[in-house]
Amino acid sequence: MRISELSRRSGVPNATIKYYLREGLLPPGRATAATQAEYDETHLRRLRLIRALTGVRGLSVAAAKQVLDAMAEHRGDTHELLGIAFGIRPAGTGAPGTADDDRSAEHPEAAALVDAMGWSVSAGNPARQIIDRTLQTLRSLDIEYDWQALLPYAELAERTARHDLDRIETITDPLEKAEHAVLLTFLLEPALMALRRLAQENESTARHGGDGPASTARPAPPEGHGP
Amino acid sequence: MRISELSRRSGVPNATIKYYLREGLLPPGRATAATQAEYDETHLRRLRLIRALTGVRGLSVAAAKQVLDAMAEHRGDTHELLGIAFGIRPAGTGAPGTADDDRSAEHPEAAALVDAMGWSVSAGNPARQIIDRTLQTLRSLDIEYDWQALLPYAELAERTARHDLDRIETITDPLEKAEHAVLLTFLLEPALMALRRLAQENESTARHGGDGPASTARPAPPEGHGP
DNA sequence: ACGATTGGTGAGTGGCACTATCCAGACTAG
DNA sequence: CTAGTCTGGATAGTGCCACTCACCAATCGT
Repeated sequence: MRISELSRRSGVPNATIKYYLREGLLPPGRATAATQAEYDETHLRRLRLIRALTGVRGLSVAAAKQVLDAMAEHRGDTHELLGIAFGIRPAGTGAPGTADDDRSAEHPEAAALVDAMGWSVSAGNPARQIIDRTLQTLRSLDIEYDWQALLPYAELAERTARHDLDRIETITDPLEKAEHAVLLTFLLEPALMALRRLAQENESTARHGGDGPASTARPAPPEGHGP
Repeated sequence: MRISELSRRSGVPNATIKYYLREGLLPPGRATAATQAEYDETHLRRLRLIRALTGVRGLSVAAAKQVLDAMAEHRGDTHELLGIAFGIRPAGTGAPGTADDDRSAEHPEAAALVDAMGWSVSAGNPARQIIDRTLQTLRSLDIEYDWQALLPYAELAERTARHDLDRIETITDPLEKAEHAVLLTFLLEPALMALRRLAQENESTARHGGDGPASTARPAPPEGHGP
């Protein structure tokens, strides 16, 4: 398969494929001549993976590369692969001014939460930082919130994780298993948040507004900033 | 309070505050003279809100403006406010090439899920689109996944939403209530995903790897693309 | 033989979130 | 009253990202 067919079959423009090749997201094709290379189904699949991670999930191209590289390098090692994948941060997350990149910084609230839940997680997991920073931010906005308020959510997260792992364990092939683990972890995130919003609207309607919800009569559809 | 004090107290650079003023994220101060204006605590608070939404949550400046505007316009109308806020999409979410902006497009899988859960949510809720697109993407990657696989998550989302609403209902002042509703919905999202990851690592360790988790011995801390 | 296509490269584009510079007017210390 | 600093407002510039375009010699299809 040559580049044009790859483009046609994936829906990704020719020039963009070349860009991904340059950035190392897509491995080069098997060169058959000085100006000719052959691509195969693995390239097509990888292209779809890239678009899924950057499109649905909103990862930056660089972050997607890291996930993909980790997947390629640690095929079959589900546990370690997930550990690596957790280290990748989505695009635009994290205040640019706040240089709090120290991995081993103390995150006391996350630690207390982890302890209270009886969880066994590494001190380096960046999720700890996210939790502490979120709590700090909420309190800076005069909202009373501490790690104990997160306990019910942690319990629900635990069940969510059990579902995740249950599903992954149905896969026997270790290579496939590792890949699915990462994809389900990452790609499901927007969907889970979407579910929460649907449930919130439902709950809000049930409790408060018996009349029609606002969303149907919304004036104009606002945009994030995308095309 | 003049602009410099606003800057000092918020930690946001002078020039950035001017930028926010230009973009309409921050309302102009009360002009006392041709080249002098007075800012107050509400400006400071709004500035903190902006940084929370763009920093912790990763919203684009334009999206943050929409949330803030909705909050200012619908103070006290929690239900409608949430409906509006749901329409805002985070930065970088959504494939740039895929022009699927039609609000009322059919999202059959989300509809089936909503139906199965017995939820009452508007057809215009953009969460529907996210769900359908996620499922389509997963299947395009040869992962068997349909709305029924999301049912357990939907149930957990329902409980999450109940926690959310429970908390919000403890607030009596309707103005404060609406604001907290939006903030907890938005700012908590990264933390909830972080909890899921912590729970996943814990569950993965418990089931699979009794040895040390990968995250502690990770070679280099990868970056999204941030600071 | 020859026009179309290919892989590769370098340069350009547009959007975003700032950041820097400038300016006339205003306040402040001496 | 003056010198120096600060202010709000405007314009232009910066850096980064994710592409996108243009070009080239080599190669392919006919």
